[in-house]
This record gives sequence, structure tokens and C-alpha cells, in this order.
Amino acid sequence: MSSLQARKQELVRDAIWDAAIELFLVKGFDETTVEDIAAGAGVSRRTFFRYFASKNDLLGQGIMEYAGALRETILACPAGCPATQVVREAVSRVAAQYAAIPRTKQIMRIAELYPAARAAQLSRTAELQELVREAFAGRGMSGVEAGLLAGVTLALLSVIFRAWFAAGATDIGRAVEEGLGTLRRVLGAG
Amino acid sequence: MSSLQARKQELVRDAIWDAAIELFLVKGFDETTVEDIAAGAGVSRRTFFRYFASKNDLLGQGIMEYAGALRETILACPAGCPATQVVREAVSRVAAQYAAIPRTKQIMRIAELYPAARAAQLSRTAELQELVREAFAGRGMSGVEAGLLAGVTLALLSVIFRAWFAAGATDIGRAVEEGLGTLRRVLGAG
DNA sequence: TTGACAATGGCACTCAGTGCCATATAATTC
DNA sequence: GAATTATATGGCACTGAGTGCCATTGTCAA
Repeated sequence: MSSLQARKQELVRDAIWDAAIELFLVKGFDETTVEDIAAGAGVSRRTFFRYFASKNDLLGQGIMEYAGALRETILACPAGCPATQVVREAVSRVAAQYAAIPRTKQIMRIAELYPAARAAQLSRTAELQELVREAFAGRGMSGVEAGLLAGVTLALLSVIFRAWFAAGATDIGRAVEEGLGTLRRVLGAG
Repeated sequence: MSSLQARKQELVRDAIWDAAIELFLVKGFDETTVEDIAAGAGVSRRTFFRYFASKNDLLGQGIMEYAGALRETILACPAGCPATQVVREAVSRVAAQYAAIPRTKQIMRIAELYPAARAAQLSRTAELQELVREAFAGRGMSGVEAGLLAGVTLALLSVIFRAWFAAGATDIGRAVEEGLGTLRRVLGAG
């Protein structure tokens, strides 16, 4: 399915995304209207909404694109696989994928600058955590286990991205191990 | 500050809240407009926005009312206090407080029924997690530790509320212990 | 080339959210 | 108790988000 239409759609989607990020960084998130973005991308306002459900969706869609991969990774681990191993694989894989998207850093920068943008991203993160919870529950875990592991998984992802964003490059596999180690150590005492 | 004005404000706030919950449960969340709520509370649309920043705020304000208590509990623990103890106290205290609010169950019911309402609540939960993270960081922890503990804390709260909502009453102290135990067990292997 | 199908643009509409100002009600002062 | 000052409210008007509808344009297949 790489027809001319599909490629044009990808082009338009990218144009919208680029125009939006540019404007967010220059004018600010709240000050940029959908109309501005559409104009910047050379497209009508109406068309914008055919690609993105909302202005916030511009920030969240990148996250959600990999929700499926996260879910599959969790469900793909063999039945007897210990929970930490599942978390390890899921976090490593998704972090690596997400870090590879060029727009990720710019989006994190925008979220860092503007509270409304940060709120939009946090909202998506919470949504993603729900999906992860359901995936863990699908592995035959109790609701409590699934909920806690989902929390741990997303917290790890968040911590890793924070480090990755702050320090430039990060060895993601190593960061996951350190995070799990920290968690064990902190929870172990008391 | 329990003047006549203050008591009237409380009255109006409650009237709006009650009207909103009633309408959400009867008409549905998306189908209920701010104008409906204002009319139901016997107040103008403009006045609604003087009490609540948005329709979503009706669902989130209950959560955020206790953000301060959560933060203080975390910061109040003595310096050498182990992290699990901090988490234990924070979760226990806030869970008990939040469970005592009459509207909590109805709001959870609404969030259960309507995706948009659930999204609004999740958004607030994520916001709360940020505050908790900052509180842990304020205890002199590393960013990684703070991020992970905040994730664990909110996951525990979520799990406990889920149980509390499903099963009617729950021994919150016991639930916290079980949650922490589950977490140690699950993370210990592998 | 023609006909089916998808993408786009433009229009109009509802609703959220906000600034502004006039009015009414409470608190304060004399 | 009357006058004055704050504060809460209501109404109005405005911008912007998001959506349904339809005419138009461009793409694909026969």
C-alpha cells in the first residue's frame, strides 16, 4: 500500500507536523491556532482535522503510534517469563523505537516549555499506561499485578526519556537495568 | 473565613457539582453541555466558569484538592525514613481522605462509563504524578528514584481505588501492604 | 476515456472558554 | 442605620476548537 495517494498523505501529514512544531517553538503553543498550522502547511483548516483529531493530538500521536508495539511485546513473551523480563523487553524496545523518531526531541522540548503541551502529553501517557495495564492483564495476571507493573513500565519509560533528552544519547538497555535495580533497592528497604 | 459569601460560594459550587454529576449520569458526559449544567444548578453559564475552569475540571478538581496533602505527607517524613515507608504513608492517607468524599464513587462511575471523562481523570492523575515526583525529588532523591517512586505511588493509588470501587469497602492500610508486597515479589524474580 | 472512489476545500453550525461591563449583594466604614 | 467599597453575578460579544455536509478535484481501475 504505497500508492501515490498514500505517499501524498504521508507528505501532508509531515507538512502539518513540521509546520506545527515550527510554530509552537516560535509563537508558543497556546498562541498557535489550528488555522495557523494549516496555513503553514499549505492546507485547509478542515483538512488539518482529517489528519489530527486536535491540536493536542499533534503531541500525542507520536506516543500512541507505538502503543501497538508495546502491547505486542508484552503479550509476545512466553508464559513462564518473569515479569521483570517482560518489562525489560517492552521498555527497551519502545524506548529505542521512540528515540529514533526525529520529531521526538522537538516535541519533548515543546512539552518542556509549555504547560498546556505538557498536559496533553501526560494525558496520552496515562492513556498508554491503561493499554499496558490491559496487556499485562491479558497475560493472566491479577488486576493488582497488572496495574502495578503498568505503573512501573511507564515510570521507567518516563525516567529513561528524561535522561535521554537531558543527556543527548543514552544506552537504553543500560538505563533500563539501572532503573530496575534502583527500583528493587528502593523498595527492598523498609 | 466562614462569612456569608464564603458559605454561598460553597453552596453554588455544590449545586453545580451535583447538577453536573446528575446530568452526566442521565444524559451522558459528551451530551451534557456547560449550559445544561449551569441551568441545572440555577446559575449562568458565565458563573460556571468562575467555579470550574472547564467541564473536565469537574472530574479532576476532586483529585487535585488532595494534591497538597499528598505533597506534605511525602515531605513530612523524617530524613532517614525508607522510601517504602514514605510511599505507604502517602498512599494510605490520601486514599482514606479521597475515599471519604461522597462524590468520589459517582465520579468514578462516570469515568467508567464515558471515555472522555476517563481521559479527563487520567490527565489529572498524570498531573498529580508529576507533583509527587517533585515532592520525592524535594527529599533529596535522584531524578530516577523520584520518577520511579512517583510511578509506584500513583499505581498503588490507582489499584487501591479500583479495588475500593469494585468491592465497596476496602481496608486501605491492608491494601497498601499487599500492593507493596506484590510489587516486591513481582520485581524480585528475574 | 469513463466511471468509481478517495482527498480536499469551503461553508455553516454548536460549543468551550474568556474579556468586558453593568448590576446586585455582601462587607466595611462612618 | 446610611453611605461606601468590594465582591459575586449575569449578559453580551468575541475567538477558536471541532464537526457535518456537499461540491470539487484528483487518483485508480476497467
